[in-house]
Amino acid sequence: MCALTPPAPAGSVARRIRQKEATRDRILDAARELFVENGVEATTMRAIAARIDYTPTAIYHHFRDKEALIEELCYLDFRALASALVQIGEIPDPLERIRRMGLAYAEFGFNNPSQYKFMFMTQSSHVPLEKARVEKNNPEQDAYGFLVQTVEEGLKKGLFRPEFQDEHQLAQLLWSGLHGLISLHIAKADDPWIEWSDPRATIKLAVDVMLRGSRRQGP
Amino acid sequence: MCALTPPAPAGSVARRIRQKEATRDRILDAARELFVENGVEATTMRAIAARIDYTPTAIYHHFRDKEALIEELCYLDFRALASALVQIGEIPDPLERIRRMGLAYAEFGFNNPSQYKFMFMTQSSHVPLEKARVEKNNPEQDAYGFLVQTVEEGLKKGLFRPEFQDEHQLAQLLWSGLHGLISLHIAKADDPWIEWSDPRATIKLAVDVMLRGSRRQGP
DNA sequence: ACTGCTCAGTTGACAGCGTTAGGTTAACGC
DNA sequence: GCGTTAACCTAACGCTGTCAACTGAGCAGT
Repeated sequence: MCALTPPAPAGSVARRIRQKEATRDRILDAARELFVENGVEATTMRAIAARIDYTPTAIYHHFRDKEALIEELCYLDFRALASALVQIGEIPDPLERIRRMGLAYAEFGFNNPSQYKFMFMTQSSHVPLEKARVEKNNPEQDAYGFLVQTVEEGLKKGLFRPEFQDEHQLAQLLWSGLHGLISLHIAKADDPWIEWSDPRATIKLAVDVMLRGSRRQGP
Repeated sequence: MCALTPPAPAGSVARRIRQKEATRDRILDAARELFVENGVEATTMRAIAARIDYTPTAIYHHFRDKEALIEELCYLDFRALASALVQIGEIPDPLERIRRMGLAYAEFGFNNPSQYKFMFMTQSSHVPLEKARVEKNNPEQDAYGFLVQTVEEGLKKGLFRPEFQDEHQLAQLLWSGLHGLISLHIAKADDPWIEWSDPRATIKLAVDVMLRGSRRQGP
């Protein structure tokens, strides 16, 4: 099979496919840039198309609609986040692993505010965002599942206080503690009403506070 | 001065003003209903006008634009939140007061998801949301200021661990811990990806976790 | 070499959006 | 009555996301 079709069997048809994927990627790149620059809502299909010298309708040959385009970018970002987290998966102590995951997660949020916003700060509308694409419980793709697994490991080892029984509940508690800070900072960083402290310093404190408040005996 | 203009001096002009405010209130009511029903973005000026049998342009005699209309509703909700929180301001122990404030805050969020969303989950765009209307540091109007004051009181009494020095930082930490849970639940409650625990139970745990993790000696 | 098909991309349009210039009309002070 | 004010309407503007219909290049089969 391999031998029969050595390097480039269907030379021309393969090139057509490659070219189609190339323009698809150009659309994604342009959309990402504009989303980051101006926000998702303020970015129009016409603007995306203009940036790569196409007509707006050309985008519809690659994506069903604007939402599908956004979803594709989300999917890519979910994978990026998960693979960033899985890299620190080697640490044996679950608590320390959670601590490091928290810091990496926050770093991702602060460095990619636009992606973070449409990953976690907008309704996943009708179609559940991840269901279709990300493989659940595969740590390489499902960051939330990875956190739940780590929490579960800590629960089994008896590292947490007795009132914590459900790994999902504790995972959600830890996750949302960080999410609150990240999302508030993204949404309200420019608001002079609140005198924002350095968010990365606050994140470090928050991770420690939550771990100290949830683990069994406090040093 | 008062004597010269007894009960209703400009009887007719007063009625005109009253009528104008009445339609203004009808616009606000209709807008709030539609925002809650369908979300802010999906609600059009035309739909708001239709609900009270006006043309869309009539709204522009009462509000500069759609954003000003949203802002007005936000302002009203900020006051409602603050006055809900200030009612529990009598509790002498700052830590217990923070605990109760947290629960009341979360309750407000769960009960008013639509308002919560455009109070805390969207960019305050150009005009800083509260600056113009809410009186800073008046607990009746400024819920954040009220929290900062309470935290400051706790700091002065030495109730918190030594690494906490800045009342703003600690207030932001506590606030965002709850905000994360509330906002995630509002944005992603329908997402089957995550098996959500009962949010109110998780909130209770989260408040305790954060207080236990930040106060001086843990019982 | 001709025919016919596929399909990435374009043209031109649609309905709906927020918003506005200008007109109408009722109620006001004089 | 008269002129003024202002709440409300009519008609339109430019913009959006989206789509039906078309174009034209490159492919397969004969």
